[in-house]
Amino acid sequence: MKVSKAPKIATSDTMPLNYYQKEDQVLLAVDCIIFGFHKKSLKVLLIKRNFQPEKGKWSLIGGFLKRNEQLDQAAERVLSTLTGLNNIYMEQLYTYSKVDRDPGQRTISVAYYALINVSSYQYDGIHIESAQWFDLEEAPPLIFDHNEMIERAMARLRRKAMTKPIGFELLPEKFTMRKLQNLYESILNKKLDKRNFVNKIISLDVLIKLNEKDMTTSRRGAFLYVFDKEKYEKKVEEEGFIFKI
Amino acid sequence: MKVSKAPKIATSDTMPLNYYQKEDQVLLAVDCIIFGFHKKSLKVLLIKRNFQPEKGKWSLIGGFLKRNEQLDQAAERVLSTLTGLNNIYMEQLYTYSKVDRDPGQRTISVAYYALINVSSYQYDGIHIESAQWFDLEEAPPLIFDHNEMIERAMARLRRKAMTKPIGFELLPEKFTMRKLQNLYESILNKKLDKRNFVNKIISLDVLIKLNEKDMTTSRRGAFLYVFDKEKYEKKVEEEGFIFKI
DNA sequence: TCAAAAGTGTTGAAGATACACCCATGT
DNA sequence: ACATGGGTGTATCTTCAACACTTTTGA
Repeated sequence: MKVSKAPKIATSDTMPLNYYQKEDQVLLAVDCIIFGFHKKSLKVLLIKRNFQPEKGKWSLIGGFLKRNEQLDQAAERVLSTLTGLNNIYMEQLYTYSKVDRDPGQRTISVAYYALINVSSYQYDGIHIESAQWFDLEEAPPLIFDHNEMIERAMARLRRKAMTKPIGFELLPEKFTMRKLQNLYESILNKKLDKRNFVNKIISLDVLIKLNEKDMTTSRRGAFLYVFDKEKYEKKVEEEGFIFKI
Repeated sequence: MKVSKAPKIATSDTMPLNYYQKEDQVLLAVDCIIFGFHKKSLKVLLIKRNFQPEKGKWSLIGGFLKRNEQLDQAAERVLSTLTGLNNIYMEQLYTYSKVDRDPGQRTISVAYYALINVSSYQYDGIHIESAQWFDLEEAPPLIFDHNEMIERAMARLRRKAMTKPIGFELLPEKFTMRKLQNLYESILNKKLDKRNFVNKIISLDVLIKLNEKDMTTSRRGAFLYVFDKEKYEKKVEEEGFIFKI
């Protein structure tokens, strides 16, 4: 390593406004990894391209950033346009910029991931517009660097779900302990001990047990819970509580 | 929430190549948060703008993405141009896209953070080109959203240094236990117990103790250590070892 | 009456934390 | 001889992991 005087060019971003005119412009896209949870497994929503180029291949949903919006808005717009869903948990993931990643034109893509809670209706009904849910292990090869995006999103989801209660975004408002455990088993991709899981969750003290049972999966029925968001946030604020599973 | 058929526009990114021509283009910048460690405290390297707009204000170093490079390369170029340093640990942090973040022109900025180990020479010598090291708590107000970038970088560094041995990037090759502890105290922003720290570090078994002492900080001298990168990587590969401090 | 899922506690091991004194050396 | 930072071990507490049987009820 050596140290040298910095040439003038180092300060090019600090030039007066008109200087910017000389710089290269690029297309900025957003692509969304949409996670859902259905019947004990984590799913990702993909669409099939039915035109050239890459016709017939599967892809994440995406779109281009417009001049008057910021990336979060673009991602929400793209998601809402495809699925009709609003107020979805979304988070920026990573920006992909390989020079030839899109053979059409130099395009940089900012990946977002979204967690949505799919009702059975949505799960079956989503087939409109050649969109389809895939089990994560069974996702097909995708265009460009989209498989890489899913990999990174999955890694992020794993890490994040261990320390922040984002997992609940993937469940309906009321859920059984078993559902919650299934979800975490999907995210972590391993079996958990039922007793240890319940003990841990209960000791976190951020769930409310309802006087209501889900009778669809057993004769005996299983109690339903809801996540107590206010309680969680108060704990974080007052005691620096960290959600840790 | 409602579900509706997706309008045609949802698939705009999958159109044939010439379709892209209609989309808005933007400027893409990279900004680098450069961390260093000197005399028991974490520092960040800033430069002073000496021209309009925002003349006289402090700023991160940055530059624009060129047509034929990817973001990682742009970030390396920017860093190397200012500091003359190469082969530096860098990582993409986040992409900032508020519509008015840069009053000059619509600019999206991808922030990177870098960890460099500053020798005393570099620490004092860096004053060239109006660059200066700041203690993190004493960083001045910066242009645009640069303070926000530093906040996020700091949060990332904290998290990352707890689970990956990236902290070592901030130290010279040979270092004393005390230096390492000081570093972690800076990153975590709290005092650590000397005995517990040493016990933990030693039990990780990824340091090599040298037969060499640093005589600059005490009469007795303190043993020097080096990080054993190969051993660390072998452990990760063979036993799924996770660096955990 | 039985099949199928729900529910429930204890023990041992490992890891984290708290804590205080002697050592080596240059001045 | 003393001042300064270097170096070391143990006891307690908390957290995690392993583990199996009883309950409910519809068919």
